[in-house]
Amino acid sequence: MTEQRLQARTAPTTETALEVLEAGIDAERLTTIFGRCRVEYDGRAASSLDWGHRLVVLKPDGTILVHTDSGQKPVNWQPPGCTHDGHLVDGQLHVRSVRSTPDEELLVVFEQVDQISTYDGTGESDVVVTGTEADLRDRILDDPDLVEPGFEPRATERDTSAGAVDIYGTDSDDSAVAVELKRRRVGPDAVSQLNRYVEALGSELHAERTIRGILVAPSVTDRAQELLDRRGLEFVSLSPDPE
Amino acid sequence: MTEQRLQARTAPTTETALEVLEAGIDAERLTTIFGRCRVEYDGRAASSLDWGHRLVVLKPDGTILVHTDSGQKPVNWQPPGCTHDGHLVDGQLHVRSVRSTPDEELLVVFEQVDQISTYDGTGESDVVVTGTEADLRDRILDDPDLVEPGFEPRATERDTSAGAVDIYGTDSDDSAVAVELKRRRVGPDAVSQLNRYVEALGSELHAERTIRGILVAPSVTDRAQELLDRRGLEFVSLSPDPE
DNA sequence: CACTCTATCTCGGCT
DNA sequence: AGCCGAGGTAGAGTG
Repeated sequence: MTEQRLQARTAPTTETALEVLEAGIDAERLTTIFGRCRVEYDGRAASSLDWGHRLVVLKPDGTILVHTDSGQKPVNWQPPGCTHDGHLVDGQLHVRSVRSTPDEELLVVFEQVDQISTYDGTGESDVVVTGTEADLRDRILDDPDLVEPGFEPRATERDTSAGAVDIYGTDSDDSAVAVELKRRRVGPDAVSQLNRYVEALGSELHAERTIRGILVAPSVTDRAQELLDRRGLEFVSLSPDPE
Repeated sequence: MTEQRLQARTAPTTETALEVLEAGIDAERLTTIFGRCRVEYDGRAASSLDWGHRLVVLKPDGTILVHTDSGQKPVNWQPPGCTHDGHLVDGQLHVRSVRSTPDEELLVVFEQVDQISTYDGTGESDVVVTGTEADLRDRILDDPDLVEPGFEPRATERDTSAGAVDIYGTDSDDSAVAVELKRRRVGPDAVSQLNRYVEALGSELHAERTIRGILVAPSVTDRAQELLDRRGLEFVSLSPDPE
């Protein structure tokens, strides 16, 4: 039998839809189903979705997505690692996706299947992203003066009891400096994060040693700035990309 | 012309694919394209994705998703509110999606289209989710003793200079209590969040008044527990769903 | 629009 | 498997 890259049936009987679905699951193909369905989910949370015309996507890695005609996020889903299977119940196509740890189950009941397609997609795909926190870190390691003149990075991801400091180093007075990096404008959470690291360093280094905390990000919100001031922490404006 | 719920072409010419795409965009239909494509993105970050066989989904609200055969998240996307359009360039189908604030652009170049389908999906869909933080809050408001005997909620989302406290109330000694709710097991970030609220209340209420902070969640990590101890904050184990 | 916070967050890295 | 933090987080709510 010839393996076509794409197999599709428009307005199939439920029996045909089930055949195509099972063949797609067996052959580890990317599968889409257009149809009128309802969805039940139970797991970390629980949800119920009433009848409607939607797009369901099944992936060979065990992902299932239920998309309506709006929103970037699927209205219901199951993450990679799930087991998919289809059944006919009262003439309706049931698509079930289950996993354990945690126990989760998603059931899609199709009243009507308008189209089912299976596709031999490309596996590995290496998307190259720039403008990340790693780019910001590399920018600083290349030119530490961007933080402040005399700053000398000593370690990245330096461990403390509160977690890893993005960049740990010293200033021109040889004081310890903890630098927390954010690729975009930050709110209070980032300040708290930096503060946890500075506190942890304070109880782990020699007590008399000064520890400075510097938040490096393109900008901060007002509330984050207040929190920086209150904590005696500093802010340096810097973006991942040289502008 | 009859409006079919589903329109599809398998192995179309690029010209036909463009026609179907433009008709789908015009008619605000959910559109899927299977084909071999590459993707360029530039906006908040930037990325490049090499050639591969993928599924592209366009929604009438301006969302576009590029899915490979693995992963729950699209490998590239554009959020709702974008403007889509298609063009033929050197015989290849280009699908472009742009928006402003922030300026972002996504370009999908198809070397080959294996199938294009447009679908009249259902608009509004009211998914009912349970097991959320709101359920946990309601559980406590129904029976405040779940936090501790004598706890009396006074306000939800009570504003402070550091943000809104999930539940603000008093204990049996009439001390102020700030309760932070989490629907699942929490790490250090939730403790810092609670701590910010407790500190803010400390500087906003009468200075001599005791302010307790209680984190309510199913469980906490070791590091979060250490942080709770260090900050003098408390933890009460409770789930959104009565088990 | 910006800010804040939740989420069945997802994802990757590390232990 | 759990913990931790990044993310083009998305999405909701509010000012």
